[in-house]
Amino acid sequence: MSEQRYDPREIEARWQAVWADEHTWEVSNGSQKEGGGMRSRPPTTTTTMRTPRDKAYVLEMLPYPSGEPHIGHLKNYTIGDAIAHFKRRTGHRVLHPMGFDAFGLPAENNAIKTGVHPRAATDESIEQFQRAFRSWGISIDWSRELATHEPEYYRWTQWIVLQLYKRGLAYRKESAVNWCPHDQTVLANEQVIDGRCERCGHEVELRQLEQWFLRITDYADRLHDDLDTIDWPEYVKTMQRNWIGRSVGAEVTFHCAELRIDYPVFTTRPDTLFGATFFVMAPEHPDVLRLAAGTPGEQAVHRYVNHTLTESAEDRSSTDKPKTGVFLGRTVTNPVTAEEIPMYVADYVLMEYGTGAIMAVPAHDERDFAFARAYDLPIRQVVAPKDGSPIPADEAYVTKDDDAVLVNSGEFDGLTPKEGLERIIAWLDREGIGHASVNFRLRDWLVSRQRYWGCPIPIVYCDDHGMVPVPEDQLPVRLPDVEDYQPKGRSPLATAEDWVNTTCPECGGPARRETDTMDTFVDSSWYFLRYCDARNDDAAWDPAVLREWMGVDQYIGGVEHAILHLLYARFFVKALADMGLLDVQEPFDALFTQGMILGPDGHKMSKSRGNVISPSPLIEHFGADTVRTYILNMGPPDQDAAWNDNALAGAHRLLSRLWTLADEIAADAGRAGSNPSTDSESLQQPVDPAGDALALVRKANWAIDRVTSEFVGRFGFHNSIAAVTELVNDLYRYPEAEFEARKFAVATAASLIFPFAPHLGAEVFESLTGRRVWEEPWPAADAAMLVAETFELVCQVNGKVRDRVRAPSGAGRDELEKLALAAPGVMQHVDGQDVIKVVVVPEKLVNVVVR
RNA sequence: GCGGCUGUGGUGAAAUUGGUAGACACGCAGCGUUCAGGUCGCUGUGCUCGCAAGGGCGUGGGGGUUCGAGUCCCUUCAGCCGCACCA
Repeated sequence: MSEQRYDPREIEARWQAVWADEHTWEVSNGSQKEGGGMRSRPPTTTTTMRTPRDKAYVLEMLPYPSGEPHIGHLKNYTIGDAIAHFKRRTGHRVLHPMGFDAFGLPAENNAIKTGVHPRAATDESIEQFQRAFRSWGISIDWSRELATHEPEYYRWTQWIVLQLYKRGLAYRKESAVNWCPHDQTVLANEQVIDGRCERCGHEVELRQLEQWFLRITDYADRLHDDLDTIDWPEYVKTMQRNWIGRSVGAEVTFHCAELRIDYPVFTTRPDTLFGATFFVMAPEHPDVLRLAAGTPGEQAVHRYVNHTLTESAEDRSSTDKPKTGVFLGRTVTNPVTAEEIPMYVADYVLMEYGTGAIMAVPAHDERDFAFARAYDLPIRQVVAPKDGSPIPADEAYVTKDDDAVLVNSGEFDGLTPKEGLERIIAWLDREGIGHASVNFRLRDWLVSRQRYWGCPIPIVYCDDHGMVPVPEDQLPVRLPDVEDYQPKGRSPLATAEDWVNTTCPECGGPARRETDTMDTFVDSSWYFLRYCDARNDDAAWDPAVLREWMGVDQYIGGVEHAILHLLYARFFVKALADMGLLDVQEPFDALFTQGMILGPDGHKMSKSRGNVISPSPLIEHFGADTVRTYILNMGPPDQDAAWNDNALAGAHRLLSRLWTLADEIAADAGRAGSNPSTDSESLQQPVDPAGDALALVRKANWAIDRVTSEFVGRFGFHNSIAAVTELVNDLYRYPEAEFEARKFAVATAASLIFPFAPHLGAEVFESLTGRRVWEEPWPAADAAMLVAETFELVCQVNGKVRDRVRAPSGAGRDELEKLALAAPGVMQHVDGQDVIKVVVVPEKLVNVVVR
């Protein structure tokens, strides 16, 4: 037994230095742009260089640099790194870059508290992240590093926004927007959770403000439909579909004869039009007060509207709240029945969806039913079960099924709801009072923020020329320094007078700069494009280079971005594709969402709970390989899992045992006079092994098969590690096996563990073969070694296992049946009963059915 | 309420197409090594009856299909996540 011990500190430092010095993980932009200032590896043989290889773009969501990285980052990058290594060793040119999402509120809030410039705090944090990533051994192409707060980056963020502006996809508009009184800024719809700011938790207010929007709604249909083309977790797609909220139906015009005004409404149930017995408008509808003017109920309408507008979004949107509303004193005409139906204002109708007004069909809509009950309005049934059974009296009958038919609907009686819907839409079309229509819940993306630490919006305002985009050759509009970051309801940039006052690009006259900055989600909506051509100073990217790398083959990140970032990035890609700037329709072909690491107590880690596990002391003590291996061994990586120090020690034990095996083999080789570290032959499987050696070689091939299947499958790396563990356990079980077989098995274990524990994998593989494991092709299982000459035949009687016997592989059905019937356990349980049937599954089992 | 997902030992979990339930790890118990151990190695470990050999029961509950069900179907319960007056 050797006196040496596994010393991750020394091993990891050595390999990290090799990878940094040799720029091992850097990849060039291939044929399109040779060189181009890119550091590239010294040319090897030209023949291999010319061989075209498939590309693989493996990407983890870029981190927001705040303080030190946490354990969740380590998990994210460990998963991505394993995939990147596997792709490299299976013949791909792998793009695996890293950058930083550097603008954002936390750095700015910190600046308000401490006076430290957000740039200083951010840059310091970025350095900590860079150090951490190197100490974790993540195989990153650092030559493409970017940070969104650098002018070299945000210059192009501004350029993209100007392209959107040119095409009418970026616009400025006054509207009721979400305002967070704590963060003193507006928020996108996506950033409001249950009426509260997703950052600070304060209740948001609605304010009428002029703001910048991106026209994401133009892409609602494509964002919805193209989800079918990408390999994402189903639940993420569902969340996006729900958020986009596509509803198919019709727009129907209701006419108010008294005031001669048309009111279109959106409905998903035009088939129930004959049952529309009243009409409801949202309190914010601009015509509400005008309609009520001069009616007896005018004062009541005023009171109701004022009351609703002061109510918080949270209170108003509670579903179990009783329905309230007020009669507007007017009527509209139901276009199919020609009846005059009363108009109401009620807060259950939302101004921001559809047209802000609805036709109410109380018999077949729960909300309308509740309202009709409360205000004693007529309820007319227009859909009935086909079999003539009555509908429930105390709830709305909501069905579109084929076992129902329209009633009380004139010429449409007897049709199913589906047929009725089509026929009524056709009729509305002919009459010119309606048409088929699709509605979306998705709103345009509000991107302006009244905050300092963000990308300036490249627009100036001129008295004569109005809104003028900054010419592209004057980009970037640099973020100026300011004295006071404190938000005061307008952007802190407004205080930078020298910066704000500028000249109009059109006329040279005095003009003022836009002082709002952009939502940081704009920055991160295109960073994956910039990685492809990160050092390009002439353009955001060369489309030819994008053609080479996009789309991202595997994206890895947290679920928290299921809607925001992932939807915005998809929108950007589609808009840029429409401009001819890139060729793909989707940014991320496959998505993997990792689960959270919970504290040892099973709760989400938080300072207040005191259950935070910090990576750096663990790395210090156990080494990066151990922590990485443990994190992947915790369970399926898409699942949440609680931290467990004992299990971490278990991962360390595995690596330590593997290292010890390699150390022993090196010692054995020394005794035998062959020095393995100068043997630079590729790893060879021993020829015709027997006995223990054969068992080891078989196990090694089984492990290859098992580990590989997880990479092409569901990324269940805990199973991969379990397979390597079994191989290592067997090496301890057969200590007397022939030297070549042991060496092969240990080197295979090292090769297979490399994507998870790269330093140890490289160390052990090199000590046994003299070769660099990352330059070796991924091992292929020898099919001949995956089957043994005999197998354990499971013998069942009536489905219960009664015996197991050895049977030769490839044995025929008759032979297996004979073996099973002769097995003592089977004979005992058959015991004279009639054998009705014998089921034989070759290579597996025999089931004897008796009565 | 609607939509999605998940229920397997003391714990995290595994189980190609329906074919040996519990691989691997943690924990626990025992043995050995060690001056010592938060070390290393080995053995055992679903529950239950039994000294043992050997039975019986077991994948949230109930039912079904099948020679055979953790896996498929129906039903029910529990938990997690998302959406939540979206017409």
